[in-house]
Amino acid sequence: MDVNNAFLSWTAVNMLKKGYKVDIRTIPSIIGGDEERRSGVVLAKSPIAKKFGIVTGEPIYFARKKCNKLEVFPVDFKIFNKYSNDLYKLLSEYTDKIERFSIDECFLDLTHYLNGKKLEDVAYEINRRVEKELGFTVNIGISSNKLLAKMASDFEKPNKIHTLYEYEIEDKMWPLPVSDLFMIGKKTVPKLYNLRIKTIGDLARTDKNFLIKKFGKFGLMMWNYSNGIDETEVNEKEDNPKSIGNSVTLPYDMINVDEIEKVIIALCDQVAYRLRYNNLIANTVNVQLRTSDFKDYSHQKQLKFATASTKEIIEVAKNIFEEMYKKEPIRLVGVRVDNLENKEQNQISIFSLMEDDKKQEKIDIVLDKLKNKYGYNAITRAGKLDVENIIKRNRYEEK
DNA sequence: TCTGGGGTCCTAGGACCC
DNA sequence: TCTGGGGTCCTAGGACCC
Repeated sequence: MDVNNAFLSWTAVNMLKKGYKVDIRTIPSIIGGDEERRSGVVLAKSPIAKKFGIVTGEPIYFARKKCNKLEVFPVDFKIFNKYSNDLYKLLSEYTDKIERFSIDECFLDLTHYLNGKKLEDVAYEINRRVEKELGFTVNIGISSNKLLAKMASDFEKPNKIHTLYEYEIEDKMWPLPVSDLFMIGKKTVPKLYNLRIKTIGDLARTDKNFLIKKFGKFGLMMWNYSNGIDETEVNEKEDNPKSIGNSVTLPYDMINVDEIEKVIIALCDQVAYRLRYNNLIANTVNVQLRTSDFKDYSHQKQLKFATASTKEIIEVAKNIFEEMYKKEPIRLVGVRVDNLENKEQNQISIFSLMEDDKKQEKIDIVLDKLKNKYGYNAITRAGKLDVENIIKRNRYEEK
């Protein structure tokens, strides 16, 4: 199940509920980032905006050139999370085996949950109920595995239900351009075109071992997907995250080390907070930089002991930054922690805490309590105040 | 012209070990 | 002087997804 134009639909529903007279789904409109903060890209578009050739991911600036009556509405993840949760709750009535694949997509395994009903009828019921009770539309794809169901959900939109059973692969999936296949992105398409592979069918009929030789594991995956093969289960348990990161495009290119480090501190603050919120500790810290000419590079460091301490993560991140920084104008800064483990399962590092670390941990705990109770931005460090306008509104605020 | 931010997974090369 | 084969772990970068 996939929400149609999720961010735009959810914004529309929310605005209507607040008394706004126009349904922004019926006009040329988009959900976009903040152009003043240089994060102005299209995140979702209305069907009419799409007719003007506007595509997700392109700069709003371009989008406006394509349609001068375009209306732009801001991103609000607080709203998106709310509708995503409402939807998940409704879908959970139909099966325990449900996987949240993204903020607007779920896989439902109905194998043992049909209670004598027909699969298509259940899909129809879900579709109707979501529209009636939540106010937005969804596409539903039906099949025997996740890959095929997902491909089916991407067929004609909006508000449609499609099947893609194995016997339908040849008719419904093989004629599609190879770029429509899940996991075939813009770098792979030209490589396949050079091999005269233009449709999903072309890919499916290509020799499997040739693809493996050419593309390795990825080649096997492509071949499997093009033939509708996917053995993965619907994963109903919420996995721990494998990494936690925070990055920000700066309002102007920065070159001053002190200035950039202030941003890094703010990023670490949030990353460490989220680590502790999830009861995790990290073994690796990673710093990412993007230069003004859009070159990305990153450096990482393994820690001696896993940690969730704000102070420790800041220290490591600063070291990494100073080591890698080549005194060039920086557009984006990011901090990410990796190799995460559960705090409880790692007693060693807790016993190995030095007195100073214990003090630091207490500070983190007190700050977390304040943030949990009064919002992430309820308390902040003095050095952060002057870069506050740099850091985006924090999506954890509602907690 | 202007180009987000959150992630996952894979690969190649180098260091180091026996 | 010229030189193995196996393995693990770490790092940097890149592809893809929504």
